[in-house]
Amino acid sequence: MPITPRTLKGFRDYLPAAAMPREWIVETARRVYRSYGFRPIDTPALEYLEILTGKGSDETDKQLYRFTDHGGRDVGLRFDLTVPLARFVAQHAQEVGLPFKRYHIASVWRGENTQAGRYREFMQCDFDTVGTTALTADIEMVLVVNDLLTALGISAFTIRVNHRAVLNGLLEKLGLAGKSAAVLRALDKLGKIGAEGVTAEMAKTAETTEQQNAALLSLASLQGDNTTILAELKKLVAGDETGERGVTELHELVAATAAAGVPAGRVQLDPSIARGLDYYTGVVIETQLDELPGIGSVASGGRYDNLASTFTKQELPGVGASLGLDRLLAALEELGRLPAVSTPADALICLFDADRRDAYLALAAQLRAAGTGVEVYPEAKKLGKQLQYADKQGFAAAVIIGQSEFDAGEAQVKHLASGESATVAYDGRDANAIAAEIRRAVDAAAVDHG
RNA sequence: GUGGCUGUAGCUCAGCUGGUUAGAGUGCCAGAUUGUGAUUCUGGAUGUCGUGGGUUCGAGUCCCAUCAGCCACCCCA
Repeated sequence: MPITPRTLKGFRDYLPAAAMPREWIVETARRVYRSYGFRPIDTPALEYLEILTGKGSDETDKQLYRFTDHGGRDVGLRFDLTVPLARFVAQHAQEVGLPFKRYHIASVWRGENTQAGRYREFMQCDFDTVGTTALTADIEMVLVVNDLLTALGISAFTIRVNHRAVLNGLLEKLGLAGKSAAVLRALDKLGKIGAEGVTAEMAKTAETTEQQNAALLSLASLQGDNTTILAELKKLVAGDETGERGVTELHELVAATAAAGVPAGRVQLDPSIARGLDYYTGVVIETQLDELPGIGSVASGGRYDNLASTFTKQELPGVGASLGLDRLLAALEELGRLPAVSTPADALICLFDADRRDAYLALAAQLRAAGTGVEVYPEAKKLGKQLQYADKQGFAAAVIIGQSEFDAGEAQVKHLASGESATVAYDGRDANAIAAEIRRAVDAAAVDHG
């Protein structure tokens, strides 16, 4: 009796058509991160349970995949890349040096309930700068997000920025400093449940008074251009040192990103952005696609004061963000913005004559050396079958060389999209003419796909 | 974790109040003088009706459980 092939809830297979755009995004993220000097690291998927639970809330504890390994150790699968980073830095700060800029693209696991775009195994693309409190790093975080989405071919997006110090400053003034987590979590839902919903939740979870609610909502509902919001924020937190510091930093960040060339309007102050996570202490950002606001933030992050307090006495402040790969992928697909890639190679070399196999493989080597990815059909099936395969796999071109071509010292390059064939010279050694013709087919196909 | 909706050929779905050998489109396979695909024509195969129990003379159709997907809450990427 065969075993039914199936996958666990929240875990997925990626077929080539899905894996290719995914890799494209990952490669783009990698390229952008590296262009800022972020360095790659990797850490084990499995950690000692105490590493993962040390800092986590009850919520993350519940979502944790945990078990006892064969040696009787309590272990768990990482549920984000931040905790492993904290452990990593506490363990290796001496070796890597500070400030430490790293990126980490890897899978994480959370045993929570699934939904569209929410899985139990998903990939995070984090980048962080650890070991400095300088606002430069916060500014850079915004620049990286801007560059990354731009590199992915997206132009209509808004990076919403807020500052925890501004929120905390107001909370201090209102005497709610001890209830910040509950209040912020409620405020974060403003866009979703509205002012009344937020009021109700705050009253319930943080026992806020009417005056407190009114003050908090007046802050979170602030709208307008950055200059207007900064002026209003300044008034609201006046007299509170924490809040004033936050406003100053927001002011500097807005100016700096503009100076660095981020288009006007793309960085938008939004006092309602709180981010539910407790550990944020400074700048927080969320990134919204203007054409698809409903999908939520596709890149989020912020500043934290002390990354690794559970692992070391050394204070390790930092700032970083994470790209929501799966969410972004879903969004790009919905917007029809995914590049139409279906095979990583550009052309298929038809294996016309089984006796000439080595000649075809030699041609493939020559084309690869010329920078053209090619696949050689493995067996001498009917030409029609081979072309059918080439078409189905989405190759831009098929290279056909049979007896008559070999005799004439030429090759046929068929453009699969148009059906037209070009005959180019090929003496068995110099494949540059073929490579050039394949390139033409690839370019033509790219134009077709917009 | 709580509540709701859904689950029929590879894919998208039809199958009225339970009744004989479960259908369509698309895809797939084969062929239309054996060196040219995707369009056309002809022919063909395909389903333990998610899985396991139960009710019934009889269940794709009703009940329960389970697995998986979707939606809301929660939380977040």
